[in-house]
Amino acid sequence: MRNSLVDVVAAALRVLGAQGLEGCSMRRVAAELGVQPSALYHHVPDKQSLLALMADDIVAGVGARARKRAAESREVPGAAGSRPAGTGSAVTRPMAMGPVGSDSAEVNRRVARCMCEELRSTMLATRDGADVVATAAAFRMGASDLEDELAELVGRDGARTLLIYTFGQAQQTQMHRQAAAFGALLGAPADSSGPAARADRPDPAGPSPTESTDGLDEAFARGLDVILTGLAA
Amino acid sequence: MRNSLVDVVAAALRVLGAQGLEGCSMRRVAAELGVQPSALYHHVPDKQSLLALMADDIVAGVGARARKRAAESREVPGAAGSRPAGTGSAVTRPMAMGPVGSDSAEVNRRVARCMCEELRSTMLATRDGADVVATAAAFRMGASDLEDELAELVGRDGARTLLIYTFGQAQQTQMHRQAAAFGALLGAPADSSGPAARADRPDPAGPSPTESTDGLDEAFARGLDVILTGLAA
DNA sequence: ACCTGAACACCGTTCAAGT
DNA sequence: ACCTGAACACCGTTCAAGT
Repeated sequence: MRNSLVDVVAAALRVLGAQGLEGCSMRRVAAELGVQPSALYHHVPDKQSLLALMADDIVAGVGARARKRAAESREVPGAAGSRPAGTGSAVTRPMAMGPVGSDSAEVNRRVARCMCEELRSTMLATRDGADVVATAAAFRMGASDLEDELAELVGRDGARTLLIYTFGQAQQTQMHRQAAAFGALLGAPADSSGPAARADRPDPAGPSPTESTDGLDEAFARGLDVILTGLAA
Repeated sequence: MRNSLVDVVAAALRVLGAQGLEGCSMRRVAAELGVQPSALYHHVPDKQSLLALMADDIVAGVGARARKRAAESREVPGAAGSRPAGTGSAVTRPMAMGPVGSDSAEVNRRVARCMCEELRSTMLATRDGADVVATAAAFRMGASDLEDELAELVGRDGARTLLIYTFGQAQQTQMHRQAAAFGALLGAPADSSGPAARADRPDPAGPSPTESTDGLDEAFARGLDVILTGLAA
């Protein structure tokens, strides 16, 4: 056997990283594999299915990483047990041991926050990742593992609201940064938050388009706060 | 002169309604106008620009309708002045005259709620409208009239959060309903909220895919509530 | 100003046929 | 099981040329 499904998905992810979603055609994925385009249809029924598999791959491990991060941040304040990130329901009722006055619902919201942050930064880490994941996720909204995990923490409505916001904000961030990167290639200022003061800024090897002075990370944090505050009421 | 830009946009919207976003190609729009594809490039630089113009057309009037609706709903409780929907800043500081205990911030949040509801139902009213508008809007996030109006009511962060949620939830609703409609054509149940009880439901001329038993409208209302509650804190 | 005709460089998908 | 070769029915966009 020459290629398996995982080879196809891996090749597709390589093309995505190199050419972006627009350049991620079936023909290019086939070329990456050194194979005729028609060969792909032995592994996958159509392009949409391939994109869904790519999305699954991109998003894999978000839950586990978020749980770990949440557990670590809980060690800092005052709790005792280190507790290696359990396999699932261990997190359903995490011990209420944060600062004084925190109940289990508040802890759950903190974990939910970690999951959204981890999801967003994971999507942002691969080129056009937010688009790929959001489209595939929207297709089976109400049937994803991540939504179920979030639902146990903040309820169904909370989970849906958080996910919709996280996907949308990530898509926006990625689109904005790719536009900025494109503009930077042309030597254009691309920012212009005000119609004044734009003279000689040499742009001395400024931050990469993946990690930003655009304030979108902070804006995401504030939006998350709004939603989590609303859920606490 | 044979066709103007508005003719092109109108034709494109007709094709969108008839064939959906997928079928809305430059070639089909040209055919709708009885013209060669290349002729379109005299009115529009590329397809993306045409889609942006279509989005503007779809979303036009949302602000005015929302203001009118908000004014009407304010008459019911106890306020006096009918005040025909002003042209702009008249709504910036609406009189605080709702039920007892309401301040101007609460009234502003109510108006913001109307705007999001109006925006959503407007997008849902045209085939694939949510996709068209959301994509175009994401492109100039931070530069749309609607965002500015919302920002005056609930602040910049509130406006962005509300818009991202409204776009995303509308896209999801529209995708879900189109899938349901497609499934219905095949005679499939398409719902299956649980793995039990699915015997003989004759589906007696059920609601159109535009107006729904799927609970997505109510889910939107609840998500909006969460965000607005968070903004009130 | 508005349009035609023809072309360029692509798409996703299908299908008989090979090994 | 995995792949080739060839085709089908499309795309968005460009460009000289017409009126």
